[in-house]
Amino acid sequence: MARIPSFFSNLCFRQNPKYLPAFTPQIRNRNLSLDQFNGNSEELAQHPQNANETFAQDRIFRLNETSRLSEELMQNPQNPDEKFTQNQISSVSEIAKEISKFIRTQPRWEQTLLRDFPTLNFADPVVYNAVLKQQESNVFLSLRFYLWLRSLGGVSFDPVLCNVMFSRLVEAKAAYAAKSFLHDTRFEPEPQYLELYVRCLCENGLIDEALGVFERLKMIGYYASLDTWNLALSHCVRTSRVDAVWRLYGEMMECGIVTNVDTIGHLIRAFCLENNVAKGYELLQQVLEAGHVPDKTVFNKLISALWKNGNFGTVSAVLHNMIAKNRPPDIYTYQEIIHRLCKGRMRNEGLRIFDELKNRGYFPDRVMYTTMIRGLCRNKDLGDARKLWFEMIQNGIIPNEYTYNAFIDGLWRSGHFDEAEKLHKEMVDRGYGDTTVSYNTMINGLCLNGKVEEAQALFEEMNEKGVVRDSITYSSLIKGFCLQGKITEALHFFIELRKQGFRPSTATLTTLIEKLCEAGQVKEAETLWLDMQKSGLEPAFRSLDPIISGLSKQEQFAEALEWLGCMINNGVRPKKTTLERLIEHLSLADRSDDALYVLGYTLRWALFSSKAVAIRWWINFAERIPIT
DNA sequence: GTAGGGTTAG
Repeated sequence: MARIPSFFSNLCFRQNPKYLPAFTPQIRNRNLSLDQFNGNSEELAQHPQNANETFAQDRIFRLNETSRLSEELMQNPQNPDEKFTQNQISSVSEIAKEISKFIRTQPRWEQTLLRDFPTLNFADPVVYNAVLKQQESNVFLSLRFYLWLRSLGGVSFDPVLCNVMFSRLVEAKAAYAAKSFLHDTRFEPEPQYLELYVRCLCENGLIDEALGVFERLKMIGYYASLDTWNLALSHCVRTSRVDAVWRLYGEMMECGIVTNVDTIGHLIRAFCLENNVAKGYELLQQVLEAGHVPDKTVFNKLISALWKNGNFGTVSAVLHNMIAKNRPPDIYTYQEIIHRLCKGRMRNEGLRIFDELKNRGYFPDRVMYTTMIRGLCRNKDLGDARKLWFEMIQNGIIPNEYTYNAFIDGLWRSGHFDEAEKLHKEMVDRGYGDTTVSYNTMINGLCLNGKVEEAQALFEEMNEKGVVRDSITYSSLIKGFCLQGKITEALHFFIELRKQGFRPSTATLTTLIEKLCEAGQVKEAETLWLDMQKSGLEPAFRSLDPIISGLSKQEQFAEALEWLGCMINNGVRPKKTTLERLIEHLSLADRSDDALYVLGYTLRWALFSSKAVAIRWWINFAERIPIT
């Protein structure tokens, strides 16, 4: 049996392998003669059990006609079209329509097509071209038909047809299918289709493949249009592939492509992505001086990057540039500014700008309201958050998943259980309840408020509803159980988190270690710390504080001092209380040498930071040290 | 003519 290309079988037969086409011996003899055809038709006439006899007869007549046309065509391959009258061509297209309808409506057409059209020569280019033409609206069906023909074996496809098939795939933006098609057929597409292929690959995020095709185009000496280069650059930027941006730009230069302001815009964005904001800003100045103004997105990204770097002065300069160059800041610009202000504890400033915008006649959209509500919630300013919530609804903006979660999170953080639960119910009713984030928000909120059992119930519900749990789901529960002092349960969920292949956050580890030490399970805490380090998770040296304190309490001084050394050697200062406790226990246990050693370190550090503090501690500790 | 922007832990 002819091999069916794997991706094709995946495409069509994944659900039911029995759909694989079965080939009858008849198929191998593809060029059926008219005699055979007539024989079949007679047979059909003699056995009228066919449910739709008239239809069958009619079809047989038309098949007969097409087959004859095909044969004529085979005999005159030089210029087939001229041999056909308009009438004959319309017959071919009619039979193609017939077949098209058949393969559209019969899911298992591969199995029955040859049986139902026994005398048709599918290998005839006129026939298959006509059928493929009928499939224009359904590129996958067309591909399926094409591959079915190939699977019959012996059918040779001309590059023209391959190009047609390939161009349809790339026009339908079916990047993966086009890629497999190219791999399977190994034909050399025409450069203009390769250019379309590049675009299609980029749009599907297959940047590396696109780079490969650019390479191929370069080898055959074909230059893609500036538009295509820019499109590729834009997708590289969107997918944060800065390396690809520079590679592409290098090739553009090599090919002598004349760039435009869009190209420069992408480069500025690339500079922002690699946190080389100064360079990005410099490039903006250059392009502005040359009299070109990039897209607003470029300005917005630059503002965002500058803000991240704390270059507020330059942010202001860019805003002024925007106004001067007739690209006034838009809703995205202001949203970015408010977002940054709210993130960076300048929430009052954020609210001021938000109000100012409204006063100047801007209508904040849902994203802006969400951002502001979230900022206010994080500021524990629930009154203003609630005010905005109702204002937004009054303005006709219906809260979505983001808005609900932001506000519900705020309600939980301020301990407004009832309102949080009520709003959550409303959100569920609106169909926003079944997402990981909405579950996480609720689980985290319940945990923060000591309702860890209810949180666990939601955790189970996620499984029932098929909502994916992520590391945040587990982290929230672990923290919840730790807050309740339920270390066994916390450890259970920690093990689950690891089993699922998630990396616990430093904070989760710190909490767990702290709680283990508090419960007197210092050994377990040590093991956990070491295990995490072994698996490359870099637990915080800060979380050694509770371990040292715990060991001091248990009078395991050698280990406590060893951990202390580890902390100091890694440049992390132990907490005051850790040192105090260690010195205290050391002196109580008559280990004055060690106590003095730790004290010496404490003082050296204390002197370094503040003389007054050092003296106070010296007096404090000196009193407790027994002089022998 | 269009897209771009915002959620949960720490």
